[in-house]
Amino acid sequence: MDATPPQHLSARKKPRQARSAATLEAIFEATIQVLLREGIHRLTTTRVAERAGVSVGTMYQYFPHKQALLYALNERYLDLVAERVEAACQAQYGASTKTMVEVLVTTYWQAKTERSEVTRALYRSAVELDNEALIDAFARRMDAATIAMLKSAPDAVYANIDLVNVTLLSVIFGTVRNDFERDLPASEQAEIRHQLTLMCLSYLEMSGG
Amino acid sequence: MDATPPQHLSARKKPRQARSAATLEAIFEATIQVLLREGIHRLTTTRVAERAGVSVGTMYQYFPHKQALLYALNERYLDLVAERVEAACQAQYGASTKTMVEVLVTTYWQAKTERSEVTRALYRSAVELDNEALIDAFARRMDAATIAMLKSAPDAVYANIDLVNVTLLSVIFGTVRNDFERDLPASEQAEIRHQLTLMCLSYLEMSGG
Amino acid sequence: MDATPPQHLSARKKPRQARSAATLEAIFEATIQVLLREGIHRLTTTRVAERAGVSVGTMYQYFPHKQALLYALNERYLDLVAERVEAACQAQYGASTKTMVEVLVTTYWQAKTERSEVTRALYRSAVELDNEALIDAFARRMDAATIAMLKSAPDAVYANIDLVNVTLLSVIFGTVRNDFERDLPASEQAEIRHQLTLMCLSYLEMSGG
Amino acid sequence: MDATPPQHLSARKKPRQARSAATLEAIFEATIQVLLREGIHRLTTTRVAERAGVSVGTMYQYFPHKQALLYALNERYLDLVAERVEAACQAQYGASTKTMVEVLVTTYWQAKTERSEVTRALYRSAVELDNEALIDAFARRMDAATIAMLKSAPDAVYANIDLVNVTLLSVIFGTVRNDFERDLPASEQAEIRHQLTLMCLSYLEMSGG
DNA sequence: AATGAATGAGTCTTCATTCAT
DNA sequence: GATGAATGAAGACTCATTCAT
Repeated sequence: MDATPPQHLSARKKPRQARSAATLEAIFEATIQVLLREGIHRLTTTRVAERAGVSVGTMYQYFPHKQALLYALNERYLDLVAERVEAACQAQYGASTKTMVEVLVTTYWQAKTERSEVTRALYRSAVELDNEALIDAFARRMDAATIAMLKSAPDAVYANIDLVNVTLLSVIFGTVRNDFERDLPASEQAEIRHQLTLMCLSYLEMSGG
Repeated sequence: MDATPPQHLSARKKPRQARSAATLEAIFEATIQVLLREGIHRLTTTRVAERAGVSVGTMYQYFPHKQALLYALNERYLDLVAERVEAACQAQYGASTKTMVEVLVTTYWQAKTERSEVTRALYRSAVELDNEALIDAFARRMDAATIAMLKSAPDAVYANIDLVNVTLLSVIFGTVRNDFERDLPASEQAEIRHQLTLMCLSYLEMSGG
Repeated sequence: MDATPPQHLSARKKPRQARSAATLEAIFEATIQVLLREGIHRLTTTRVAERAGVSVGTMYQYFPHKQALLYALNERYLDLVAERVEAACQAQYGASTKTMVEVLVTTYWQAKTERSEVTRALYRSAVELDNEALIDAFARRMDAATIAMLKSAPDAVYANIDLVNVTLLSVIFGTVRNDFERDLPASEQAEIRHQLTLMCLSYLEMSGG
Repeated sequence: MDATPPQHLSARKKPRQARSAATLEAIFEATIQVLLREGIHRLTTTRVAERAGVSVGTMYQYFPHKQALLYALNERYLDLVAERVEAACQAQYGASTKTMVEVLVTTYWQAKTERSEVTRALYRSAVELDNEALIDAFARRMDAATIAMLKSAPDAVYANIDLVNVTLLSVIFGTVRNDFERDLPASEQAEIRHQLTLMCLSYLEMSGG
C-alpha cells in the first residue's frame, strides 16, 4: 500500500534479511491469532510476542509501539486483498460486463470470507486506529483497477465512469461488510451475493448501455 | 429493541422517576461526548461519570459494568433509527416503488448522517461488544417494515420478496456504512446516494412486476 | 457480656421496644447468613441490610458503623456460650470431678459445634476487630464459673486452684478451636474429645486430690 | 510444605536468581510489616510493594494476585515452624517421654512466640484464605514427626498411638494458640506452659504405661 | 423515623514501554 | 542484537457512609 502513513505509525525498520522477514511474519500471524483467540481487549504486546516466539524487546525493534503494529497488520492485509482484486480485474480485460461484475463480486467476497474470522478480527483491530490513509489508498487502488477493467469492456461505454465506478465499489464493499457483520448462514449469503451481482449488472446496463 | 440481551449486559435498573431518567440521559450523552472528543480508548468510566456530572458510583447503580453501558447506548440508538425508518415506511404504504426506494434510502441515510460523528462513535463503541442480538433484532424490525411497505406497492409484485428485500436492505445499509467510513465530501456522497437509489430501483423493476 | 467495649464500638441504641429487638435480631441473623453464604469479603452493609429486610439507613441507626455491628454480634454470641457454660457449671455443684470435667468439655464442645459453620463465620468476623475486651470478659466469666464449680467438688481440693483452672480452660478451649479449624471427621472429633476429657481428669487428679 | 495448593493460589514463578530470591524475601517481609503496623484491612498491594521497595507490577510478576501472596506467606511460615519441630523431635529419639514432651511443648511454644506479633499477623492473614490444604499438610508433617519420636521412647508403648498422638498435638497446638489470643502476661504464660507439660505427661503415662 | 440514591476515596490489577544485562 | 524484569500510570469496580426526601 503506498499510503503515506501518519508519521508515528510507520514501522521501525524494513525487513532486509530473510531472518527479519520471518520474524515479522511471525509477529503478524501471532497478532492475528491472539486477536482471534483472546479478543481485542486481551491483545497485549506481551502476549503477541510470546506467541510469536520473540521477546517484547525484539518486537519493539520492529514496531515503535502497539499502534504501529496494528497499522502495519492492516496495511499488509489490505495489500493482499488489493492485489487479488487487481489481478482478477486485469484478467478480465476485454471480457463482457457480466463476467466482470461476477468476477469482481466473487473475488472480493472470497478475499474477505475465506478467513472470515481473520477479517473480522482485523476490522476490530482497526478501531481507534488512524487508518484513514490506509482505507483511502486501498480505495484508490481499487478504483483504478476496476475503472481500467470497465473501460476495456467491449459491450459498454459509461458517460460518467468515475461516478458509476465509485458507486459500484461502494455497493459491493458495503454489502459484503454488512453481510459479514450479520453472520448469516452461508446459503443465504450466497443468495444475496448472487442478487448483488444481478443488481450491479442491471445498474451498469442502465448506466452504460 | 426487543432483543433479549445477553444476561450480563442488561442495565441494572429502569429509570422510574424523572430524576433517574434525566441521569440516565446525561450518562448516555456523556458517553457519546467522551467517545467523540477523546476516542474509544479514552472512554473510561470515570471520564463518563465526570462529564455526566454524576459520581462513578451512581453510574454503577445504573449499569453493572462498562459493557452494559455501551450495550444500552447502542440499543437506544438502534431503537431511534428503527423507529424513524418504520415511520417512514408506513407513511409510504401504497406509494410507487420509486417513491418507496427514494424514501427508504434517504431516511436511512439521514438517520445515520445527521449526527454522523455520533454514528461513527457508536460503531466504534460496538467493537468487542457482544451485540449480535441487537443487530439481529434491528435487522428483523427493518425487514418487517420494508417488506410490509413493498407489499403495499400498487406497481409491483415480487416472486421472492424475502430475498429481494434482504438484498435491498443489505445493499442500502452496507453502502451507507461504507461511505461513512470513507468520509467522502458531502457532494460526492449525495451523488452516490442518488446512484444507489437508481440501482435499487432498477433492481426492483427487474425482480418485481 | 459486661465488657466495657472500646467506646467507638458500642451500639448506637439499646432496643427498647419489641420492634427494635426484632429488627436487631434480624440484622444479627442476616449478618451471620451473609457471612456463611458469601464469605467475609462479601459481607457488606448493603447486603446485610437487604437480607435483614431493612434499609442501610436503618441499620446505621442501630450501629454507628460496620465494626460496631460485628462487635455486637460477637458479644452476643459469647454471651450465649457463656450462659450455657455457666448454667452447666452451676448444675454440677457438688458432683464428682469426673462428672464436672465431662460436662464442661461436652458443654463447651457442643456450644461451639452445634452451629459449627456459624462459629467459624464468627471467628472470621472477629479478625481485625478490637475484641480483646470481649475475650477477656468471656474468659473471666468462664474462670469464675468453673472455679466455683471445682471448689464445690467433694472429692478434691486444689493447692493452686487459679492456675489449675486457667490451665484447664486454656486446654479445653484451645483444643476445641484447634479441632475446629482442622475440620476432622465427626468420629475422630468425638474420640479426641473423649481423650481430652481423660487428659483433663488425670491432670486434675494429679493436681488436686 | 508439600501441600498441593489450590491451583489459583500458587505463586507465579520460582526465584531462580539471587536477585529474585532477595526480592521475594523483601515482599514477604514487607507483607508482615504492613500486617503488623497497619492491620489486615490496610494490607494493600500498593502498600506492600512500596514497603518492599518494588513496584506493584513487579509484585504481580511473582504473585498472580493478593491471595497468592498471602498463601505463600503462610506456607513459608508453616514450613519454618514444621522444620523446627521436626528437628527437635529427631533430636529426642530415644529420650525419656518426659524429655520428649517438654521439648515438644517448648519448641512449638517458642516457634510461635518468638515473633509473636508476626504469628498473630499471620493468623489474621489466613482468614478467608483457602488454606485448608496448608494446615492439613502441616498437621501431617507434625503427626509423622511426633509419632516417630514417641515410638522411639524406651519407657513407653502406646496401644493406640495414632489417637494418643493426635490428641497430644491437638491439645498442645490448641492451647498455645488460645494463650496467644488472650495475650496473657509472659509469667502466666510460662506457668500455663509448665502445667500443660505436666498434663500431657500424665496423659501419656496413663495411655502408655 | 425510615429510606436508598449518591458519593468518591480506595482497591486490585493490567499492560505499554524502557533499559540494564 | 536480543532479552524480559521492572515500572507505575491508569482503569474498572466496590462499598462504608451520608443525607435529602
